[in-house]
Amino acid sequence: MIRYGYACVNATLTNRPKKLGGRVTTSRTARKASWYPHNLQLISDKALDNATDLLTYLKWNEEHGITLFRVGSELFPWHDHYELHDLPDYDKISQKLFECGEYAREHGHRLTTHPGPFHVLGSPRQDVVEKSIIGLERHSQMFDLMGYTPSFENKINIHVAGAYGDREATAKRWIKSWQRLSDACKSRLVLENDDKASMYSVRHLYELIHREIDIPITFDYWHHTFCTGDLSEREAFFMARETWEKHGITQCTHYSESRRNEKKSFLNEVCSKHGISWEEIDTWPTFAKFKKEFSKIKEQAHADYILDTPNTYDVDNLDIVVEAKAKELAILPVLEKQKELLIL
DNA sequence: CATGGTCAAGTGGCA
DNA sequence: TGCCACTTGACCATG
Repeated sequence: MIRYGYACVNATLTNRPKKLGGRVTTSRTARKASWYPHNLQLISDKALDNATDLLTYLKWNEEHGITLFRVGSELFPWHDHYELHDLPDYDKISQKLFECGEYAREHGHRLTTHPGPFHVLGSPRQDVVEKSIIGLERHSQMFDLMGYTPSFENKINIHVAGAYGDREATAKRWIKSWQRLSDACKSRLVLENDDKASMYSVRHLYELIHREIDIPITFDYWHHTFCTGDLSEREAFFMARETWEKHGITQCTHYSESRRNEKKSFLNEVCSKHGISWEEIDTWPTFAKFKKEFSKIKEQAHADYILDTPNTYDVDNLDIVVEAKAKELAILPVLEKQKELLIL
């Protein structure tokens, strides 16, 4: 089965109008000044609401045939600033999260996470490493609370996130920090290829880290185009695939498309409607403004939607998390297409 | 109640 | 040097 999923936010539910039940989100947070350090109750309230809404998300996903979902990292706001069990409503929150886990298991959903770019196990700065370890452990604890046995099935996916001009030395530091993680966290942590040429391609991750400690590699199709490691997409895909298969876990990949291209096609369309060529555009102040905005978009930025689907190289079992700004709205058409094909 | 400026964390690349 | 991109917008003061 080729399975599509989305990340963290359900655009439909997040913006649900009040008369239809109001907003549903798992990423309520607070400004530091409004709680730190004495108002844990505020954080506890947010976490309980977030956990409650996570269950709503999972039920929505089930109703719409989506069984792959990335849980947001803000479920416990500021989670590296306290112990989870110090939250006043820890019991209620745990209970709710266990309910989420149970629901996901009963319905065959795969839940994953993707901690932010601030988790840098290879940093030369000790304080950065310490904070990273705490953050990763919190993600792992969240899965514990959901009642999951530690497994790469519930991947905690990060990047090496910094090479400091020396991939080998940084990889060694990364592994050293990794060894300090709990067994549960180690059994969940995986690495993803970077989107910069100077950083870690699938091949770099494989040779410098996977060979040493055997953790799976998430293949990101879009990132691969910026950092190939001299591998074709097919080669990188299958190199990463092996790292999952040897653990008996379904390979998980990420897919997204270029925001620049998306905006450019849109602008092109508008121009052609007005009979203006791309070259002429600068003589029209309004369009020139749009063009300028477009040119500021970084090459790596993700598009709102996807127009294509990734090459799955005829494998029959693959998970694909689509990273698109429109979230679940970007994959619903793909699921429709899959359904049609099944009927035919 | 809508809006826009602002907010925690690390790193790299670009104007 | 300061912005943007990466996992994710959401908070909150102001009008």
